[in-house]
Amino acid sequence: MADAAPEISDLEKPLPEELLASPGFLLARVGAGMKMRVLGELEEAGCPGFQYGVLALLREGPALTQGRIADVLGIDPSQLVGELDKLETNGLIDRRRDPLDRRRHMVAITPKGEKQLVELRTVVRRIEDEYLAPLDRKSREQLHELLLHVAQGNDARYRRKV
Amino acid sequence: MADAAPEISDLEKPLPEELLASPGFLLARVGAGMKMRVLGELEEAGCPGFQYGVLALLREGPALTQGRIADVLGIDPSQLVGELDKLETNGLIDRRRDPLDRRRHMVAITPKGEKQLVELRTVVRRIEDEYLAPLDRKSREQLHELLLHVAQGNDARYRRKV
DNA sequence: TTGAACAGTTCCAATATGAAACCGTCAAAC
DNA sequence: GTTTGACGGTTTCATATTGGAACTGTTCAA
Repeated sequence: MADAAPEISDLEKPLPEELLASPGFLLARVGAGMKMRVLGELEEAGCPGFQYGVLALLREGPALTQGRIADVLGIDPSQLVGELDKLETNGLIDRRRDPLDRRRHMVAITPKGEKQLVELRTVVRRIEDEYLAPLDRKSREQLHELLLHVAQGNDARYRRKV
Repeated sequence: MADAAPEISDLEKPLPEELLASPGFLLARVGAGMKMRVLGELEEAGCPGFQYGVLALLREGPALTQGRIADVLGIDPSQLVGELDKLETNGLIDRRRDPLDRRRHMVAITPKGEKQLVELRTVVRRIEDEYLAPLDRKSREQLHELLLHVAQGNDARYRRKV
């Protein structure tokens, strides 16, 4: 709708120059936009929210405790419980008590979970592609590099494995 | 605390490589980090949340209607009401009925509001500097350029005034 | 003059968030 | 061996956010 005239008048009112000139503002807005898109589509793909993060994390190593997962992903432990419940009942993860310390739950990804992860990966990649479409390949790599640099400077969790 | 040994063991467990390799994930996380920091400090500076955005917007032109403000800033009109109330009682904006269309409220920034805006600007700048400290000047400009490009490709509001 | 649409406001219900209490388990001290 | 404090995980609850729906006053077209 409203494909009529390419006027600058109404809907095209731009954001204030001060905000456009602020890298912080852009970072926050663009990041939020990306997040919204990804979360929305993941939801539709049957994997609400950050369960993708959990699977991606578990995929890369042996079983982890819930506390560790919460720490690494930076989410509230009490929030994690419910999500792991869902993942478990869907057979995507395996949660069992650690026999060495029966307080702990060791969480691991299942083969079914790995399959699902492949699914989700393609979804995420597609959205990234769409969202970053304004940039060519080289620019995307640059952006990625810069973001990683900023992230690593502000939070040790972004440092790569040694 | 825990400045003891530079081990990679416990707390330094990094995020999964899959997520670190995803520009979308980094974008979302880094953006959220920046936002949190800025909002937190603005709050402390006595200007809760996005009131800074409202002031910055009003600073750049003559009075706007509330609907326009909500559109440009991308927030819910019903949410805007309360914030404008606060800004008004603090004397930072001037809200009066448009005599030509008495449904509308024309909102403008006051001299006091402009003063406050200068204050807030320095706060925001400081945090941006801190957060982007890992990047040198040239890299920051690059980042800004790239973000703007992405933003403009996804939302017309990011286009600069003509 | 009437009725539909609109700007702004208020109200409310659904949701997300995280803090605090709780349970079973472990480990150190006695 | 028992007790005490800490810890991992879970549950509960109180709180803030959010956006939708209804309401008021106003405009515009029929």
